[in-house]
Amino acid sequence: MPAITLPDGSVRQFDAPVTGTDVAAAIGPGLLRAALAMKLDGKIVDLATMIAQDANIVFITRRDPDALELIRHDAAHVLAEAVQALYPGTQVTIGPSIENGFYYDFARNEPFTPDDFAAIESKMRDIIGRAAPFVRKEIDRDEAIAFFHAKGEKYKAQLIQDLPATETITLYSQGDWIDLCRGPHMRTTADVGTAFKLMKVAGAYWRGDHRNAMLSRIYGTVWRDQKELDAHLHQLEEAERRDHRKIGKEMDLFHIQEEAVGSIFWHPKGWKLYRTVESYLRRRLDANGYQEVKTPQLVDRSLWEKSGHWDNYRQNMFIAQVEDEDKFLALKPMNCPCHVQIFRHGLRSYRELPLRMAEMGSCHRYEPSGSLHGIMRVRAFTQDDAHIFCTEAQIASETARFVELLSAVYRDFGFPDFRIKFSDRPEARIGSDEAWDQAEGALREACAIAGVEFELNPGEGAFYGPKLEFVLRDAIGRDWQCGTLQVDPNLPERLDAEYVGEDGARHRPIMLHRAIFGSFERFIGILIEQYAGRFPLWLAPVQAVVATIVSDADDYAKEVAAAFAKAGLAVNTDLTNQKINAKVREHSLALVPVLAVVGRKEAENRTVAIRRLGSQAQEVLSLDEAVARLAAEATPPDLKANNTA
RNA sequence: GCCGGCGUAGCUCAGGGGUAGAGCAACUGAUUCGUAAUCAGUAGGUCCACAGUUCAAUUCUGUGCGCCGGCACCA
Repeated sequence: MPAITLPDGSVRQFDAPVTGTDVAAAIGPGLLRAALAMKLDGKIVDLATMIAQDANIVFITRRDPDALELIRHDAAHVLAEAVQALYPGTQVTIGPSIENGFYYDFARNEPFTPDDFAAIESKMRDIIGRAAPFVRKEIDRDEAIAFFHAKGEKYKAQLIQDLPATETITLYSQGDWIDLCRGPHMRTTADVGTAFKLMKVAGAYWRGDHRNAMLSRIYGTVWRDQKELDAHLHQLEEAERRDHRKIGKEMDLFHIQEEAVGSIFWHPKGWKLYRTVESYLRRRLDANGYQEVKTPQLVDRSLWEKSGHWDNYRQNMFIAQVEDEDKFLALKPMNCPCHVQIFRHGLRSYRELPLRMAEMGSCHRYEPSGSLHGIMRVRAFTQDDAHIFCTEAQIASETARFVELLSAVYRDFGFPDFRIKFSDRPEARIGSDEAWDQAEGALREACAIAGVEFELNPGEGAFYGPKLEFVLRDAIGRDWQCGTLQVDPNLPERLDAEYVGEDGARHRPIMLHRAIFGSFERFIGILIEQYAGRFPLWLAPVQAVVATIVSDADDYAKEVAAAFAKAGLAVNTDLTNQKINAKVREHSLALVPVLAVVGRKEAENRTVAIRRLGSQAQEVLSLDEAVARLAAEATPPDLKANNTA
């Protein structure tokens, strides 16, 4: 005799077991029409689920954000049915909901192409229009395996075979089409709605393992209504517009060419941006008690053998052999072993700890060709690396100090929001469980003391220690993992780093590996996309252009440019024989933040007409005033008087 | 690395078995103009590379390289 408690606290009594549909109907026809599924004691289930006991129910309607997941999952089923109807012989595998949509992986000899989408989408609309109810059925395991084998669905049979013996096997049908599925689902295929679109085809490994067969994946996006779909498509266009590879070309910041795959040719403007970012960070590090070092690019194999990289990481290292010498050198893929060499050079005292050793460390890694992406993922990159040699007791204060520094840096670059992930021990790791307990405990405690909140990222730690990952969110809501803080009790041991403690005995330091940007290349790529090339004045590689209206103003324009340059601004002149309209257009398209226009009037009055990128307004200022204002605005945030961080 | 798509002028792109096309940019000349394109002219190509088919290949086929979208990878 179930008593059903609703979100408003009211209780409904039923004298026999009921389904969610019955409860909704009892409440009212409006709810009955709107309910797609329900949360039964917190768990989302089908409306058709029979309730025999007292329970809490929350109905999920289309307005509920939880509906998205259901819509996406159901859309995947509809996609699978459509594909099998159109392309007989295609096997189904899995099709989950994902962020923004869904996909389905098919096994088929012929790959799909986007040209197939129109037919598939149209078939999906048919299936949705048919409004076939989703019907759940529990089935015996062996029977299920036999069933899918008989249908020629080897992958599904395999999936069931690998399910734990205790798992209840359930099938869902939608009309004649049946799939293995855990559920839950909405009422009928019609609940998927029409706000969907197939997006792309891709290859994907069966079960995500590169040793397995390659399947054909079709991605789709689906939303609760057309408005949401349009907004999503617009956001994708926006991301494309901001693509750093496109803007990098348009602004002439850098290029990459075949002869140096994965390495960047920085052009003058791009390098100017790089140097601005680097100078900023260097000042921050100097002010935070770091000592900057520079270590070799090419290091003999023997050091990599000691550090363990030769055995574990050689596939990813560029190795150089000298012709007349029987030696192998490797381009460093990371800086840590080199920093330990500096630490080991001479006897260290506990009084020197924490010792914060920083390097703009140029590293090379042979990344898989398919992973390269513009300047975001390259083979030659520069880490804003540092290693903090400290005692275990200092982990907490160093963590707090680092998080504070990182927050200030992210804020200055326009990323006030970031989250922290705590990644603990992975499957493949070195070191004893006790050592891991200790390292994880220390980092956890450090977070507690520093007041740092994190989400757990289980099993994602480095092989040598747990880590914090700092994920920032950009202007259009995308997340980027940049910063990291890793606790490493292992490398000091391997490379025999030690210090003399207060007790006169030798001790192993802990090493904290930490980075704020991750790599300059990647972070600059993120900056380009964050600002879509419209950098704040302090970052802009060309901060101002002085453009003339008539050639009579040429001399004055040069004087203005010289005054800007003297104030530290990156300024160009445009004395070409073009109309001012053309000049405005040209420099606007080049995303120059400040256009200083001078004609006869300005030359006579010793003024400049300032026009800002993105605005049509002009502001006429005296030359001195313009210089003072622009110079103040172009001051990097850490050098501004009111910056207390 | 794997699956699929793509590779034509500096850029964005069209074309197509018979000696290569546009716009923008560049260059030359004219124009001196008040806030998003002044006009005219000139020049610009190993159609990614190599092999094959063909009387003939930039076009078709194969291989390689690179790029793009995913997957896998990112200790």
